[in-house]
Amino acid sequence: MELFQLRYFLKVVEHSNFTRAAESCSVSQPALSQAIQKLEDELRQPLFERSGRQVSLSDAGRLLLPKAQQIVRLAEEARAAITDDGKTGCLRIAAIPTVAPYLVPELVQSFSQKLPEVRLDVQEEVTDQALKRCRAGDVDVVLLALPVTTTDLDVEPLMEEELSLVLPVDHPLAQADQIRIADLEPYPFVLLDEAHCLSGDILGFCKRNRVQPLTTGRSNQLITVLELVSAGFGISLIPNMARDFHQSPRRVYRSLAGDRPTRRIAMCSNSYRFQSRIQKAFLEHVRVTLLNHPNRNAK
Amino acid sequence: MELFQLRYFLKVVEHSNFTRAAESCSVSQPALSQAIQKLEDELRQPLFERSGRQVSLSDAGRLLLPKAQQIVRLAEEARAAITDDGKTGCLRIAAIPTVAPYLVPELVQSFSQKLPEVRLDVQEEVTDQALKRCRAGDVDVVLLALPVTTTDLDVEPLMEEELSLVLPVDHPLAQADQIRIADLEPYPFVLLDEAHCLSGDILGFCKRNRVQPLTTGRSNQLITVLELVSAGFGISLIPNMARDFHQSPRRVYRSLAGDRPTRRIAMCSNSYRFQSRIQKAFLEHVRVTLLNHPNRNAK
DNA sequence: AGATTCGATAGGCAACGCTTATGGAACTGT
DNA sequence: ACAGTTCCATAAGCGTTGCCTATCGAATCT
Repeated sequence: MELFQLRYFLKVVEHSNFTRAAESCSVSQPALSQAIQKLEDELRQPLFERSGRQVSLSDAGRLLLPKAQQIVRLAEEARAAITDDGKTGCLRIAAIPTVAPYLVPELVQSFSQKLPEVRLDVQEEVTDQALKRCRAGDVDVVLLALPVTTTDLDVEPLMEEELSLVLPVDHPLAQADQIRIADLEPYPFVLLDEAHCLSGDILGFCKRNRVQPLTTGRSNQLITVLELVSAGFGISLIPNMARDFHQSPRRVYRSLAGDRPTRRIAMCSNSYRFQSRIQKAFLEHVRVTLLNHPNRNAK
Repeated sequence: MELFQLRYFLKVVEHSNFTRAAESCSVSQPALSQAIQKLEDELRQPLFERSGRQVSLSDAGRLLLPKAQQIVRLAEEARAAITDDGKTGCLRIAAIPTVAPYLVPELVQSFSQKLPEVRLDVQEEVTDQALKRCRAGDVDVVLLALPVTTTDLDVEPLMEEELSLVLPVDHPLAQADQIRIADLEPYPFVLLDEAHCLSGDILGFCKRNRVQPLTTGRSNQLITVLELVSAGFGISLIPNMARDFHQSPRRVYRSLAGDRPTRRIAMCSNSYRFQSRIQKAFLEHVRVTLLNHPNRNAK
């Protein structure tokens, strides 16, 4: 029994699929199959039941699973604790797409100046994916928008920012004195795909204000939303941090009067796992940076 | 980082010596050195401080030690738990030399009849060695004589047996009506080496009875003691289970009158470690067998 | 039924762990 | 003080084994 076999085993359990487990381990599928087979030979019992295309844990596999998790995790932690000099190493950051381009580059850049030898891996993922990876230990820190419902991760709210209304420059409301959410009911909205929490935030805000918005378009990127708005295709609400990045004479941004829509940005990390000094330094760096962020309403 | 490296690491820590660690791992010394080096490369720090011939743990090594112990142990337990079918496997038994030849063959034989597929490894070791190996998990069950001072092992007393006086057939006391311990004071004793607890038992018994025995010879084996006694070289006290095995017309065995010397046989196992069904079966087998042992005075 | 997915198998290659032989430094003993 | 011993590191060759690509065959999907 060797650690790499247990690592492979865990990935197969995770994916219920040899092929994808192999990908995830960065080895070919036969290599992984062989490793599992050797492990099964050594234990003299199958770890998985291969019925057709279905892969599920056998009794022996179920017995091994918690032990393997513990072993692999301990090994990771041991290495992390020993190699942790606070200066060199790797930090894996995930951020949701509506946050990543507006916050992460600045954070990464300024952090790199402090600790230039740290390798930073940044990846953009929607909330669910990012949290999953954080739980699995594939990612150290996640930047996202609240709410998140998770008990096994540390969630630290960082700032609250307004969502501004964006209108084509020639929109009837563009010059209005005050715009209230109720005034928007006649106008169709352009939103992000459902996978993005921002769409949910916006629809939630509307619902709370008894407004039933029409949705006329969905896209993957905020910039597309904005350009669709500019083209007169609809209106939208977008985070202020994005507004500052996407100025254009073809559209105008307005704060709503009355109850303003906001979203809360938070930082997530796995406090059950070993946290390197680098990770702690980054968490603190995010805190102090976002405390002074221009769009920070409140904590 | 792989399990075999951690296993090697632990052996080096245990022996503070690469060469002996390598022996203990059944690999050549360079192979072990190389494995440790690779581990050190991966962790980017030395695990040992090699100052001259001295090998001691470095800071990083000290950090790794508890984790490595835990990891390797968990892995062993996982394998043991999974492969444990209650019928096949291996059981490692240690017994002290003054018990081994008289109890173990019978126990092993009868146990093998019950569970013929179990491979039994028997080794003879003095108390300290045996307990050390039991603690280290190199041995599953130890048969020995009390007292033992250990907190981290399970000690189960099994039987108490008398030590009989052995005299050359022509000894002045051979025909005495009663022999008391005090009567022995003039006669020199032949004893086992100090490493054997039996010598201590005998000397302790003498001391408790205010008798100061002379020691005239020391040997490694009970049979040598007996033959020396037969040759008129001295007298001795030997366990009854041995007496029954070594009858000879050249010597006589006598029970002492008054306070009889005894020793207590016990069984030791490591209850902090995973115990296989085979091990539990063996423990129970020993219990029921020795309950009916002819030399069993009391529990 | 054809297409697709997915795990197992086969064969070749490269890496790596193991071995023996040897080197060199630090103690040990006379 | 000097030979002997102990002990870890290094070197070089070998064999295992883990990994790869290619392919097969079975199960599922369309």
